[in-house]
Amino acid sequence: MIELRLLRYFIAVAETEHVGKAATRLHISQSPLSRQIRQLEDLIGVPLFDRERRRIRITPAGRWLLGHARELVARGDALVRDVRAISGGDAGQIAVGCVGTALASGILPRVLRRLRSERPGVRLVLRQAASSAQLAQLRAGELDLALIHGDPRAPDLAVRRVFEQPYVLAVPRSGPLARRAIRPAQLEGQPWILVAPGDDERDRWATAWGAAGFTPEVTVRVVEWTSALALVDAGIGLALVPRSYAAMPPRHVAIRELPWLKLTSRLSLAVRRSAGSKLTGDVAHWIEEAAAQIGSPR
Amino acid sequence: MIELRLLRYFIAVAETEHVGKAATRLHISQSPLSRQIRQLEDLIGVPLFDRERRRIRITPAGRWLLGHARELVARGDALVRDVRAISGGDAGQIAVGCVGTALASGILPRVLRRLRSERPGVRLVLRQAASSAQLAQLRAGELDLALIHGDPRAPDLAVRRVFEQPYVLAVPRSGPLARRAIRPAQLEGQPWILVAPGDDERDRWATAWGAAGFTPEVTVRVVEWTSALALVDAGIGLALVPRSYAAMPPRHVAIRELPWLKLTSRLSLAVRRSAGSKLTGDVAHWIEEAAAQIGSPR
DNA sequence: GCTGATCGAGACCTTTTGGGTCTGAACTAT
DNA sequence: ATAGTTCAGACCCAAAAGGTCTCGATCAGC
Repeated sequence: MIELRLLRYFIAVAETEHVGKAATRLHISQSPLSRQIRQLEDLIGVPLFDRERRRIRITPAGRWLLGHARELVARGDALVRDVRAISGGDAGQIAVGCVGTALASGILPRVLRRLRSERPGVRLVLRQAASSAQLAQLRAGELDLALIHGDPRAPDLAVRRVFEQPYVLAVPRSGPLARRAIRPAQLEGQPWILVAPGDDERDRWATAWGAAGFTPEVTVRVVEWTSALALVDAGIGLALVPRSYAAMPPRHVAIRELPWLKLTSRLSLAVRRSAGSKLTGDVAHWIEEAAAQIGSPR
Repeated sequence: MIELRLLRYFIAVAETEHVGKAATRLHISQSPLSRQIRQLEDLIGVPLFDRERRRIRITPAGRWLLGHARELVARGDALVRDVRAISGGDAGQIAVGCVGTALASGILPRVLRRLRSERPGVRLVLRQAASSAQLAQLRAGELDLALIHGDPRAPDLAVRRVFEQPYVLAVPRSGPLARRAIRPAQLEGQPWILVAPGDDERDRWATAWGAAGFTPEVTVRVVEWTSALALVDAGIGLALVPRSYAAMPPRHVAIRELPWLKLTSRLSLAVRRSAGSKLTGDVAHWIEEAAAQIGSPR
C-alpha cells in the first residue's frame, strides 16, 4: 500500500536528483532516504531512478510519477486544510430554504450580508419554497435550514419560532377608513382581497375574523402580498398584510394598525435534530439574532 | 503530515460507523484502530466522530472528509497502477515526428496499426514536419522519436538509418522514354520537374546528375511528390520520385528504374541519447522492423 | 596516475510507532 | 439485576523509520 510519505520523499529526490540534498531538505539523513526510495521502487515494482556511476537519474516512468505524485501530495495537504475550514465553519456549503416573508421582513437579507462578510468561503444555496415543501426537503437532506410559516408540529425536526409580526390593514388613502381608528364593525361586508400564499395560513383567517366580530366580503384572491397592495392601491378593496410588507406602501394606500385583531404572521426556523455542521449552527444563531433585532426595534 | 493509511482507516470506520466491524474489514484489531482514528482527529484538529454513549457517529465535517478521502485513496491506488503500466509500455504517450515519406512508404502505417492493436492504452501524437524542425523538437523534448530524411550529423542524438529506396523516373506513358531502358544521355536537356520538399535533399540532386552525366532543364519546382506526378501526368516534363511514391502512378505516367543513378532516398530514425521510456524503445524497434520488411520484400 | 572529495548504498544500531491483548467503563436489551 | 456490546485506555511486542559509520566507485585537480 502506497503512502504519502514515500511520495514526499520521492518528490524531493526526483526534484534534486541528489539523495544527499533531498535528505537535507527533508530533515533526515541520507542513508534512510536512499532506503526509502528503494522501498518505493520495490513496492510499485518499477525502477524510478537509473543508478549510473555515482549519480542517480530519474527514469521516464519516474518523471511521469513525479507530476502525479506532486498533485496527490498537494491534494492531501489541501484535504487537511479544507476539512479544518469546514469544521470551523469558514468554508463549505449551506442550503437555506425560506418563505417570501423571511426576505421581505429583512431578516434573511441581514443574515446573508453577514455571511458574505464573515464567511466569504461559504457557498450559499437559497431556495424560496412553500413551508411544507421546505420541511420535506429538510428531511431529505436537501436543505440545512428552513425558514417557514407558523409553528408546525414536526417531532423529528427542531422548530423554533423566531419572528412574529401583526397583520395590518391596507386601505385606500382617500376612503373613510384612512382617517380614524378602525373598529371591527366597520369592516363587516367590506370588499376584501384575500392573500392565500399557499399553505398553513388559510384557516387562521376565518377564525381570526370570527373572533374579532366581522366577516368581510372576499372579492379577489391572490397569492402575493405585493399583488394585494397593488389592488388596494387601485381601490378594489381592503387587505390584511404582514407589517413588514407594509413598510413602503404604494401611493394611494394607507396602513392602519388593528390592535384588537389577534392574528399574527409567524416565522419559524427548522433544522434536523441530528448534529448539523458548525456552519449550520452559526447561521441558525444569526437568524435568531437578526429576527430579534428586527422584531424589537427600540 | 497526513498519510493514506489514516485515511483508509477513517474510511472504513466512517462507512460502518462501528470501530469493531471496520477493524475486521481492515484485518487489524479494534483497539489500535480506535487509536489511529483518534490520532487522525488530533492531526487535523477536527472531531470526525461524535462519541455519544457507546456509539460513534460521523460529524458533518467527517462526512465531507469521507467523500474526499475516498477520492484521494483511489487516486493513490490508480497512481501505482498507472506508473506500472507506463513503465511496462502498456500505457502513456509517445510523440512521433515524421516526414511524408515515412507515411507513403508504408513504414509508419504498419507501426501505427501494431501500436493500436498491441498497446491500446497508448496515446499517440503524430506530427509531420521537416527533418530539421523535427530534430529541434526532439531536443526540446517535444518529440520522442523522429523519422527524418538523410543521415544528419547530430552527435547529441542517436540517429540510425532505417530505410533506403532508389529514386525512379516518372515519364509520360505516351513518350519515347516509356519504351526501352533509359541511358543518361537521353535525359540531357529534358524538361524537368524538381521537387524540393524543403531540406537535406537539395544539393544531392546536382551531384547525382553530374555523376550520371546529364543535366536536365528544370522548368517547374514543386514541394510535393504527388504534385510532381500530376505534372508528369499532364505531360509537362519528367520527375525523379522515391519508389514508394510511384507504387500507384497516375494513368498517363510510366515508371522507369534507373540502375545507374546513384541517388537514394534515405529515412533515419532519431532519438535522444538519454534513456527513453520502454514505450519509446519498443516503438523505435518496431519502426526498424517494419522498415526492414518493406525494404526487402522477397 | 595519485590523492582527496563526493556520492550512493550497505551494515548495524536506536528510536518511534503501529498493532495485539487485556481490561474497564458506559450503555442496551432482556 | 444481568449478560452482552462497544469504545477506549494500559501495557507490551514487533516492525519499521531514522541515525551513524563505512565502503566502493567515481571524478576533479594536481
